[in-house]
Amino acid sequence: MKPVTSNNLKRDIVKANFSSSDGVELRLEKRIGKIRDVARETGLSIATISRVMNGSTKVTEETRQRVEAACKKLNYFPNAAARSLSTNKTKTIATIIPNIEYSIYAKFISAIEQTLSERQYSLVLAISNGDEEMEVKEARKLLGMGSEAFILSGARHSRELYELLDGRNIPYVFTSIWDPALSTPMIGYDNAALAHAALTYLTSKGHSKIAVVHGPARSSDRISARVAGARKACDETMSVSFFETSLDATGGKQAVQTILDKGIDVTAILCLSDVLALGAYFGLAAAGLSIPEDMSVMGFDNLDWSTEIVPPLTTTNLPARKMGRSVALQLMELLDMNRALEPTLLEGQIVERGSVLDI
Amino acid sequence: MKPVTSNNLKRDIVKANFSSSDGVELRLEKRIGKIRDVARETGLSIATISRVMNGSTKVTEETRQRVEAACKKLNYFPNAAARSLSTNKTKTIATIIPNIEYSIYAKFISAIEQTLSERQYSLVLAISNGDEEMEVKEARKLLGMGSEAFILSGARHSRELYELLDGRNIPYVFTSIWDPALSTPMIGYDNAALAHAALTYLTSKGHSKIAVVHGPARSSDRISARVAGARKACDETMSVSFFETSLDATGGKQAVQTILDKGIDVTAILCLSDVLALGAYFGLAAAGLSIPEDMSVMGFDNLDWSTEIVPPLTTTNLPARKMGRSVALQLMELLDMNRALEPTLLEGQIVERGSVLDI
DNA sequence: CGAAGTCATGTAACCGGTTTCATGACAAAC
DNA sequence: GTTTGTCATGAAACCGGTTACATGACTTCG
Repeated sequence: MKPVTSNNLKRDIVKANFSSSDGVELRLEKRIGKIRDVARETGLSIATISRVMNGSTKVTEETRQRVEAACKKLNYFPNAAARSLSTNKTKTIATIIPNIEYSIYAKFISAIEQTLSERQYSLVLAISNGDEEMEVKEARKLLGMGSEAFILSGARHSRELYELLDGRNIPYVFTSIWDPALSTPMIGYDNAALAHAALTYLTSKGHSKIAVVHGPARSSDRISARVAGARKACDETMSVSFFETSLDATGGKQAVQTILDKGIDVTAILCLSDVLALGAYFGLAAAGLSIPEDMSVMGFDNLDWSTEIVPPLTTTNLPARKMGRSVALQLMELLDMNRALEPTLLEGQIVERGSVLDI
Repeated sequence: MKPVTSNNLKRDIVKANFSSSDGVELRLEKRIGKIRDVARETGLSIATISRVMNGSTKVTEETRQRVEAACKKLNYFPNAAARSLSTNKTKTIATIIPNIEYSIYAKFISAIEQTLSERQYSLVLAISNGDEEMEVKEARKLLGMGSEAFILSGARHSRELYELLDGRNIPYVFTSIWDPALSTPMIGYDNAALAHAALTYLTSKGHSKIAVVHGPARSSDRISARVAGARKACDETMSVSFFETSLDATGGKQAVQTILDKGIDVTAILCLSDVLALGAYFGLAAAGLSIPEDMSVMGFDNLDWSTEIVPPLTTTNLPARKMGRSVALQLMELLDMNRALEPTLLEGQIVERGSVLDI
């Protein structure tokens, strides 16, 4: 009545094709050791093998060695899916970022990955391009592959994403922002306050006619918070104008050209991202203007090259690495020991260098 | 005799802790729908539910809708581990890169991720810091979580890594390089040929006294290939000196300072990475020298800002995005349809802009 | 010397899906 | 009116681990 198929071998055989220049060379099938094989080889039960693989103490040293030898001999490696089906853990954390090419995100990601690795966690990465719909699609995919927690950028996300995550009870954290009004755990810095401080710094240096250059505010709450912060730092004695442009060197350069072409009277340009400042340097160089004599420039991010550029860029340091490390650590603690996430406000600071003139 | 534990509910309950500022707010347990629940809800068998979830055609339209409604109602989502245990597929591809902060890798990774996403594959990322031991450790972790294929940078890896991958019959690809002598599948560009072309280009512009600035050659075969290629382009009529430095703007700047301090007589500096060229611009600016009148500079990578810098940087375009897309595509074809990997040599090209003087 | 305790190991239930094969209803063909 | 075929659905084996509980050997102690 019950057809005992049990044609195990078929399943055990793995084939893969590799090719050389033109021909196709077939790797011969190779059986991958399973826990049963190790059990058979050693004459022990699979439970004991499992104990050895998981470092349980309830195993004789002699047994452990016998098992380890057999594992090596059979090339055994526990199957991830089986293990996580049993334990209900995947040790996988998902991160969705809008863009990886802005180097500030690269730093962040790099810190996350390295921290996760310390405890054998893996990072799955998705890029949303700042598009909410795309973000949900990616999240669905990442959930589908078993991500246990999500690291999100900013606090502006589609309702669908929250439903997805909340519905499955997946913990998530907002990063790169700080908003005490929100109840979702956050680990980041206060864009508004830092931008406010930057503008105030320029004021303290005697600048009152300032251009603020920033990336697309609609696409990101981090940018819009910076803009809002800078706006708040303005008073009626100052004349501050805002320029929205693309978030790259080209954008920064174009903004400067616009400012110059329109003859807007400013003594300083506050770029709300370092790449924009880089572009601004280029734009000013193209116009034959020198920094800071003819125009002061201030950045935001503190990217690596900002010390080296001539003149060295005065900017605001953002704790991207620290943030990555902190999110990763906290999420692992939550997953492993059920320790609550602690909203963390990281500090940024103005780094005074040579691109702002004291007038 | 057999204790029927079957305390399913315990396992079904998921708890997660979130916290607000100081208190600990416990999310109430929430049962996550399983395929059995959907079966019960609809009165169908789990097999049918599975068919619906996988888009099998052998289901009545009416049944499909009933199931879909139930899924929504129960918030059902197939369990990744269970599925991959059955199908022996994880739809996960691992990439190990030495560093993500060099923006050329960021481009590459970004292309990989976006391409994988098109077919619901996920990218797990690890960073080796150019360290072979670290790389093996990361690979072990990535394997342990079920990666089905590996994307590696360059061709220089530890024997242990190969044993690991070959032993489990996991396909892998070398990227960012091209070496016809190797039999491992490769998708990349010919660093040596491109560097050769770059130096030849400078020669064609009348330069015979040239400084070549490059990153740590020992740590990367991509860099050493470039150096070798540049070396090969030298002949006895020329005087070419090589400078090894750190792979960042600081390194480029320092190299220029060394060249200037030592009074080395060159008319052009070939930087084998654009970040180095950026540093070189800074170094020359600091010394009050102008490009290209006092010194020609050539880069390698064609990063975004290279069009905007003043003067625009003459460099070699590297097909990082195309490479990422191609690897991702080929690996998915291999995994899904067993289509053989096709070693692919992508073309780079010299981009003439304004940083090299024709003398 | 027997009872109780300790400890390494084994047995088997269980995780949540996929998939093969069986089944039975209904349609088409003869 | 059988026979044959088609097709949606169901039953159950299976994927490869983990782990609660059982077991039995060996200590320890009164």
